[in-house]
Parts: sequence; C-alpha cells; structure tokens
Amino acid sequence: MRKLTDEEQEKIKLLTKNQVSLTLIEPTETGLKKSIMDATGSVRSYLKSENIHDYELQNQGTESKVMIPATIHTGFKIIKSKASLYRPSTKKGDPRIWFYGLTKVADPNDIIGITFYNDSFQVFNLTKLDIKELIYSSILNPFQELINAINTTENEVAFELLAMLRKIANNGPIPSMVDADTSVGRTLETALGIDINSSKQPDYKGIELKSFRNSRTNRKSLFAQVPDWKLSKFKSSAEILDNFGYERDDDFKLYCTVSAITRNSQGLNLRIDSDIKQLIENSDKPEVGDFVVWTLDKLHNRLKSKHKETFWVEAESIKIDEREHFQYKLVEHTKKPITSQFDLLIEQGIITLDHLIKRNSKGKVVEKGPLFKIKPKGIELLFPPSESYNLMT
DNA sequence: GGTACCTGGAT
DNA sequence: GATCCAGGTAC
Repeated sequence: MRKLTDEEQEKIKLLTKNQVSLTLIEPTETGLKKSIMDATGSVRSYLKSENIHDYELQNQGTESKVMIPATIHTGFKIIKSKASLYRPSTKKGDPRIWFYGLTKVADPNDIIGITFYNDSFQVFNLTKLDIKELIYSSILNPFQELINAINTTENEVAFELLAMLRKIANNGPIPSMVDADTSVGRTLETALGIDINSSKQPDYKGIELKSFRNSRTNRKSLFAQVPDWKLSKFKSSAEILDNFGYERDDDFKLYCTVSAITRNSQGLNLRIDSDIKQLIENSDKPEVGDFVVWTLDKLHNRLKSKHKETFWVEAESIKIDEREHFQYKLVEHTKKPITSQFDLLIEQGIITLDHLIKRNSKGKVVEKGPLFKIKPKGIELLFPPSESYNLMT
C-alpha cells in the first residue's frame, strides 16, 4: 500500500479517537477493472482478529466463496452492498476480497477504509470523504450515525464493568479469597462472577482485568508466552532449565528476569533483530549463544488480543482481624496497545521476561511462564492516553 | 500428565 | 534495580 498522506493520517486519528478500528485497502486500476482486490496481510489479520473471516480455513475455488453484507458510505448516502471473500482456484489461491459497487466510489490508488459493525462491513473512501466534516456536521448523516453507534457500543461494556466495580468498591473492603500474592486479582474476579481460568482471552466481555495492591510498585504482567520451539535451538523449557538452572531448597529452578539492557546472573539477555522480526534470548556461554526466539508478530498479536482494552485496578490492602481485605479504589483504562512500542520498550529494558521453570523433587518440570512484564512507567508508553476512574464515588 | 497459559508477588 | 518467587486451570 502507498504511504498515507498527512490528511489521511489525520482522518484515521479522528476515527481512532472515536473507537473505530479499521483496516485499509488500496484498489489498483486493474483491480477496479476486474473487480478484484488482494486481501493483504493487514486485511487478513483484521478479519481474523475480529472473528469475521479466516482465509487460512477457506478452501480454494468459487464453491467456497463467502458473502458478507456490506454498506458503502458516501457521506450523506449509503449503498447496500455485499463483500465476497474467496481464494481463486489458480496458483496458490491468494486471498481476494471485493465489495460490489466499489467502482462507483473509488478511483485507483484511493485508500478505502473498512470496519465491521452490525454484522456488516462498513466501507468508505478515506481519501475522498471529508470525515471530520461528516462527524461534526450539524446535519445528520449516515456516516455520523455509524460513528456514534460504534462509539456507544464500544463504551457500553466499559460503562457496565465500571458500574459493577463501583458497586463492589462501595460495599467496602472485601475479604481476600485465598492467602496468596494473586488474591487481589482472584478476589476481584470472583466478586465479578468470573471463574478462575487459564484463558488467553480477556476476562470480562473483551476487557482484561489487572489488579494490584497500591502499596507495590512491581512490574505488571502483560501475558505469558513460550518461545517458538520450532525456530529455537532449544526445544523445551526443560532444556532451558538444564542449561541455566540452580539448586534451591528441594528443587532445581530457573526463576529469573531477562532484560535487553543487562545480563542476569545466569548470563542471559534479550535482543531484538528487526530484520528477521524476532526477539532472541542469548546466553553468554559460548557453546550456547542464542537459544530461543519469539517472532515479533506472535508477541504483537498476543499483546493486541489480550490488551485490546484493559482495566488496571488499584486496590488498597487492609488487614482486618489478621485477614487481608481489598478496597478497590482506582481504575486506569487503556486501549489498543501500540505494538511498535513493544519492541522499543523491550530494547529499553522496560518490558522484560521472567522464566519460572522448576523441576521438583519428583522430577517433574513445571513452567509458569515465560512471563512478559512491564514496569509501571511503561504503561503510558505502550498505550495511547488512557482514562482514569475513581471507584469510590 | 505435561505444557502453556492464568492470577499475581517478595527482598 | 536486580534477583528471585507464588497458587491456580485448560486441554
């Protein structure tokens, strides 16, 4: 796709501010003539992440073609349309997408914005449409209605969750469920009716919950993710443990933090190789060297799906009759992590990873990570400006 | 039953 | 800031 003009970038900013998540496509002259557009990587990942369509699961050929309703916006009018998503029988079956009627509103090399709302694609010409004028117009128009509807829908769940949190907070301190480090999160999730789980999905209707005791300034967990064993020299957590572990009490352990700016006491560090788009973990033992890798794509996708929207909930820990209680007090609401910042923050040592591997006395290897964690000050760098809510009102 | 995630910490 | 750590579940 061509580089966006400043004007187009401003329009995207405005849409993003209104919580519209979108993907872009640039029809070519040939494409418009033949009614064909390549579903580029970013289009495919948008469709997949929004659970709209997965080309990887689609067979080649017109019999497997999928039709999805679409609305083309021209500003003050809409055109009812359909999208066809398919993989041709020829060659490798490179994913294609087409919106019927697009030729009427697009010239070659215009940038077309695509979002998904109300079970339909919402399609508009980003280059030609005066987005700002339409959104702020005092004259009602279908595009404005769409943006307002998206905005309201996107906020709905957050408002609902916020109301529930305020109710919990205003009931006063809640006794801790279990006597453990993790209870501040467990107790809140239980109060919200969320069962303990190991799901990679966010916790509450797409919103991830992260609780912490306000007395602590610990790094915060982003997610856990094992290396890409296929691409790595080492093939298991056990192999990492055997090379770098240490005896501690009855166990053989490797519990350590690995950073890009320092080598830890096991001689491990991280680095990013932007050319091959990988995060690489290295040992200073010459015979070992680089031993595991993660693709940046994988890590970015984990970040985007887990932290699409997050409530960072601050609690005060109060001892009542020797038992820990939690008074949940404040929420910081972040959205849409900036994945390019992830790489930068790794390189700055602000995002680090923890190995949490041990072999117990029975010889069993247990791995709880590796956990990607961020220092508190990194949160405002990883996310666009956030909102804060007081729960004690 | 092992692996890969979840929820979070301490000094 | 560095070193190291905890109790859980899904499949």
